[in-house]
Amino acid sequence: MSFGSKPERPETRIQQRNRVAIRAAALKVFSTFGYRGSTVDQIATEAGLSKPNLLYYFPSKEAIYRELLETLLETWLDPLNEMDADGEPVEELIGYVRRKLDMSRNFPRESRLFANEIIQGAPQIETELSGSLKQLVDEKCVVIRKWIAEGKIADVHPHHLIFSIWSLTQHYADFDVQVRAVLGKEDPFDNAETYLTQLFTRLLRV
Amino acid sequence: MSFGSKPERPETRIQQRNRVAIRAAALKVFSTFGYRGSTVDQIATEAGLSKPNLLYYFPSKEAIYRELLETLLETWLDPLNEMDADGEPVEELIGYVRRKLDMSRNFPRESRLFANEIIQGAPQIETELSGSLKQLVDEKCVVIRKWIAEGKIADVHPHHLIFSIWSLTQHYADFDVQVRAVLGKEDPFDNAETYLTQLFTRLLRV
DNA sequence: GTCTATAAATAGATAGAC
DNA sequence: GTCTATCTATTTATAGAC
Repeated sequence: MSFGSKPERPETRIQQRNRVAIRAAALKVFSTFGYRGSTVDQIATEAGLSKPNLLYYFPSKEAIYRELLETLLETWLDPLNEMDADGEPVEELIGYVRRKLDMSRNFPRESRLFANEIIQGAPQIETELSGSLKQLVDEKCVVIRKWIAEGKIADVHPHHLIFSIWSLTQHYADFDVQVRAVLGKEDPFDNAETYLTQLFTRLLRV
Repeated sequence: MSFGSKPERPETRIQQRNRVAIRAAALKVFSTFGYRGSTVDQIATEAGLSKPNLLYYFPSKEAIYRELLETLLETWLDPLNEMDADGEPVEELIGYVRRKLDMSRNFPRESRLFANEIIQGAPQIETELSGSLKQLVDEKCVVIRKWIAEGKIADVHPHHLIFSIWSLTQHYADFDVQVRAVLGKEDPFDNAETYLTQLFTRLLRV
């Protein structure tokens, strides 16, 4: 069945399935070995395809990586976006901490993908860091300063407050191996939320 | 001048200089690209040597990496080792935070070397993580629990307290690019120490 | 000790059959 | 769409001259 004369055909089911499989495989491999440490062959095998077959869907290794990174960047900033200037300040900030911790729990690979990229100097997302990311953070810092001025939360450095939320929550995804090695049998996330809630409550309450 | 008949000759000045240069170059390259993303050629060039010449000093790429990692592991745990069970608890813990932050400021490459290794699953130092590292941390957690029982600091989860010190301080080294991109002109370390001191004071005081 | 040359393996990407 | 075969470049490591 042909629908119209449009030259751009819609994706077949098999194409969709393969693209999804490739993205999932690429996330797994890139998040573990970083861009340079990963090979197209690894990704193809992980996706259940041959190397040339994978390259039928994506033009190059870099293309897969870039698409993955840019697609995930939006999702990654959602939790911060959701922080509401009109909500109850301490609740809003602790809610943000919770959402970030949930991301570490449910999407550790995505976290490690970004961690690898940034530790290695962020060659692919430098622009976004000092562009859209900085802009979003700066906006939220205005809100935090307002909360401080209104006496709703303690007087802390807004940017460093946000850095501390990032580092504390992402640590459980990025350094998962270390955390689990040190904890032994205890599950990290069993007590992380309680600890972080306690920490930010004590830090922020006036 | 020959001293005795010992077959193992001491290193010449030139050998010492080259070994030092190789270690420095390897630290720079490995900390930026991770083990798999780094090449011997890069390290050799950075050290001002040819590739075969570098391999005259070290048998393989892995040998350089392993030596580097194991040598630095001790140094890396010094700040925690120095924490004194008989000192004033809040001071001791905040002192530990300060020393870790100083490491991030003065040895960011070492921090990123470990970060890369651990994010990528710690294939080379798994044993140390659940061995000597876990042991040291567990010992210090006993001390922390004692301080809590004595009412000297607030009741917090000892392991997560240590994780939070690691993540908050190392973040400034590992995610340096992101931190600077977001802060703009402001130097991260200008306010990090004040912020972290404030954070841990509020968290720990009874 | 340091170099050139090179072996051997691997990696990214393409050609062309089916 | 997927495969085999292959090209080209890169990478680890070694051989052997100087």
